[in-house]
Amino acid sequence: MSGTELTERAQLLLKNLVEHYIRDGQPVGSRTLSRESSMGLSAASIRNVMADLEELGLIHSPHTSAGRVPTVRGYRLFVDSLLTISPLDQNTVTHWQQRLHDSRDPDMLLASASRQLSDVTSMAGVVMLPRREQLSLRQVEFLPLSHNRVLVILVVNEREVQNRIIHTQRDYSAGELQQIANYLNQLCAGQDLRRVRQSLLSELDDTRSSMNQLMADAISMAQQVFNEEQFSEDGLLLAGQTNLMSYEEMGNMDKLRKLFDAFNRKRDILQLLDQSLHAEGVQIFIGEESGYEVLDDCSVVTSPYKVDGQIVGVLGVIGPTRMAYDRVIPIVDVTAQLLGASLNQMK
Amino acid sequence: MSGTELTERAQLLLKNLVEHYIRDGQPVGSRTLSRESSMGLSAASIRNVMADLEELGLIHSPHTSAGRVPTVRGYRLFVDSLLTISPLDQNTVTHWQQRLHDSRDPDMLLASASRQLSDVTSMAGVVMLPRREQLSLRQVEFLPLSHNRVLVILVVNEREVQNRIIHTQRDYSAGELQQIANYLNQLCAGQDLRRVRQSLLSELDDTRSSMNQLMADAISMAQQVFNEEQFSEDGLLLAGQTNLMSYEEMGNMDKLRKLFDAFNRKRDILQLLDQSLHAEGVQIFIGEESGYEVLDDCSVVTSPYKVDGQIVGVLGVIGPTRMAYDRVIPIVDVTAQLLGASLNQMK
DNA sequence: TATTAGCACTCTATCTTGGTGAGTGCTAAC
DNA sequence: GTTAGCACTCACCAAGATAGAGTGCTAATA
Repeated sequence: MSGTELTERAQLLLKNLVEHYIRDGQPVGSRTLSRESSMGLSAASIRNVMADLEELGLIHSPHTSAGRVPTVRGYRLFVDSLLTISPLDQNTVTHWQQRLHDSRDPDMLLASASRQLSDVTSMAGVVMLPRREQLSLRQVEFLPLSHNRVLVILVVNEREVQNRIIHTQRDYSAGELQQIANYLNQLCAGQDLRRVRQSLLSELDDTRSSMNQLMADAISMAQQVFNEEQFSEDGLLLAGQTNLMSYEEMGNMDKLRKLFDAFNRKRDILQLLDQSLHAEGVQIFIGEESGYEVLDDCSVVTSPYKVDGQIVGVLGVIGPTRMAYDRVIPIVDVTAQLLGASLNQMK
Repeated sequence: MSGTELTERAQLLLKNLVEHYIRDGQPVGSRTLSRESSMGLSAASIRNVMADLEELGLIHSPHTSAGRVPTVRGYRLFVDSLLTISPLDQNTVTHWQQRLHDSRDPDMLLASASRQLSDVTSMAGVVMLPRREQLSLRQVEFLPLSHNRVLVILVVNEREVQNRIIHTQRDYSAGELQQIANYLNQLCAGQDLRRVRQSLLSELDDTRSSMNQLMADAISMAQQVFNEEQFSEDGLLLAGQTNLMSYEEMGNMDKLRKLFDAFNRKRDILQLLDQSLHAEGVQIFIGEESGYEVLDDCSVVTSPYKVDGQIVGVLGVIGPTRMAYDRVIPIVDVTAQLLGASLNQMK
């Protein structure tokens, strides 16, 4: 063993060991590996190599006589340079495509994708919703409510609807609100949300000088409506969380609870996915790599998905560190592509 | 022991036993009860009474020498006629009221109620949304989309908005849709959904003879929109499910998973709550009584809540059979009242 | 007659013990 | 460089042994 370089043989051995461990979930001993790895090495030789791997922190023994288990670094090396990806059966892929394509609207489509990820992998599926910034405003409607409150209905991106209630200085009549809506629609329709905010700002200067009170009111209402924060609401779809309960490595109720709490909070998960938002292709976070304590025993496999060649969101899968990466990676990969394609067609 | 009648003393004993068990979670022995129950009876006498209670199926021994545990029937008797309800501290009640009242809109209010139930009881909180039937239609808007699809926006009950996409025979212009909307608003605005459907039916006859194609289209669209099924979507708010993971009685991962799956499906839970929809006051389902296998180890405490003196929904709490009924019952009770009051004020 | 003390008994939980098997590191032989 | 051999370690399991909690029954008691 010379320095930090890894011989061909050591790599092959690690590969075998990790594959074996992923299959069985049991620490892998030298004997088993000698018998079942078809490397034509005796158990003793394998033990020597294992000692090297252990010294490099790639594998580790739970206790003195228990075989070896990959460490996070071991998984990392495995995933980065040893993994052989199993190709996907074309039939199943078209079947998935079909299923996604049955969705009526984008919301349902995203939910389907999430569910499908979880169904196919038997882990938790996760889809970050398309960034709101990329959505273009189609129409605004105002409806008067009692007590200085106005219901605002926003139609974005052809078919998504959001609504919120804003509080105004005084009551407005239906007619006034209609005027305001017309004005704003004329001003902003068809623009994406970033441009909408810009338009509002520049328009503010113009109206301020023209002294048209109603228009000024309109601007201030719109600013309330398009306020950055409100658009950054959860925006995360989860499915199949309960799948995770079937893995023994999730047997610790305390950790499991913390994990589920994180799922409900969504914030941490969302932040993690955010990191993949500007990555090209599949990304993998193994165990502690994610930086979130609740995910210490999990791996997360993500991929961004595109609309119009532009990355708009991220999807992925969360499961135990010991997962079949060779299967999961292509699944996440093609699901991202299929989702992007379907979203494109729906536009 | 005479027949199925229970002596005063036996009842008192059962009460003590259940209270004790609820506190400690350990099977209660005659010795402990003699020491700590202040009934002034020796262990031996208590054993005699216990034998009677066991024969009546009110308590039961997990094994020969393990003390007694209440059966479902035992809990039932306890809850029905032995329970002494701890009164609620007025301060905390007003505090809860405050918290609920901070909600901006009804959706948020209902979510708060659910969360509050779970926070206060450390169990799962559940709120069935107000029945859609009770909501009155305020306004309908149509927006044309591409490909024979129309986006429908429904404003009900002053501030709730629903939207759906319907598929039409042909494309309609914005003007046509405006006409249709005006017509429907005139016809239906202010009515509750049941009446809306009636109006549509009777109007159908009138227009059929008048041969106005656009109005006929309007009716058929509206029937698509007000189609019964679509309104009966999930309509259930859950909170604090993960609280349940902290009880040892939920240690069985398999059962726990089934329970969480039921939470996600929502259907079973909703059906159960439905049973309380026409009950007056707090209702309790202990263990198997609910009739749903996943809830075998749980008890469900529910109460309907009212708007305008009219029951519109049900809320409650789901937790282990061994829960502090004396505390939970008043909590569910007043939360229902507070929620009703807040909803009333928001109308 | 109702209550209670006493006693033999039962059953679980826990600890100990020893055996087994899987796996290891090291060394010497190939 | 590879491998067979060997002593050693450690988790796992089953089989007693023990202690503690609780029971049912009976006979004595108030």
